[in-house]
Amino acid sequence: MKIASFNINGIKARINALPEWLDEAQPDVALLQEIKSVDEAFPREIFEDRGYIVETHGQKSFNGVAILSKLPLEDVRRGLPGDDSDEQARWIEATVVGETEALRICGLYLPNGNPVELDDAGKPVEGGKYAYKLAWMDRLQARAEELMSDEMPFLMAGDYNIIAQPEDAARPEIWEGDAACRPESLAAYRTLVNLGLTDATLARDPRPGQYTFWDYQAGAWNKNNGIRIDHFLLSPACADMLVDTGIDKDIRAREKPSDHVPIWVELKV
DNA sequence: ATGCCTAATGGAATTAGA
Repeated sequence: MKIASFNINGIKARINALPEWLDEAQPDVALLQEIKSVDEAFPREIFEDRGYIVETHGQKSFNGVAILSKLPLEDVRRGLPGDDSDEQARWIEATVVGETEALRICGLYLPNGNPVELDDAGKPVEGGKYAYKLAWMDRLQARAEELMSDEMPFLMAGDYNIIAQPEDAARPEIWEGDAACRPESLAAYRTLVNLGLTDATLARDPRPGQYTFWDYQAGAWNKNNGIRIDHFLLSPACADMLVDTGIDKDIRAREKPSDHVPIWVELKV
């Protein structure tokens, strides 16, 4: 089973590039982030015509996540638990039913968190974007702990907006102090991984320089000034199924690309 | 120079992204 994750940066803007990549890569499941669309406006037919089930969790203008699946989905849940007042559409999960086994798949768009606002004591300012990021990560931790205690293998994939190590940035010095790699962000990410999750990309290939994002500005792609912020985290049982991983970076050079590229895992399910 | 591009909204200039 091939499962991909792709921050498309707007479904309307990617209306050609996304189907083109799908036809080539042929993932069984694609987790999409930043669809930037309400559910009613999402162009489902384009994907249904290709044999995908379409489940969206959208909102107007920003954020929004979706699952495309050629395999049956059960128990679709929208929204990260833990804060009923949170309006932002950044989390969707479902059970994908394989031939022999079922797998819980979670698609996420973790808040960016910039600008980092701290008070005089160095605490994130309440109501600020950085505080929201850290609070969201606390809720992510809680959901991951719940999934860990269930017996079903699971994975959580998407745009984490976390640069987990200096090797994941072409120029780490640029990102010093950024919400993607501040100590609080990294501590929260480590706590999550330390539940026993496996970073699939690193597990298969620990070499530095495997980027998933290149800014539109200042010729970042041409200079290969990238960062790795899109991740697949696998539960122990899911990690046992890992066969292969990849980053489809070539599509970043095409017409009207997203600033992210797809990443994927092949699982023996 | 926290904004060198891009996207969404709404029909200009602002907000957001990372």
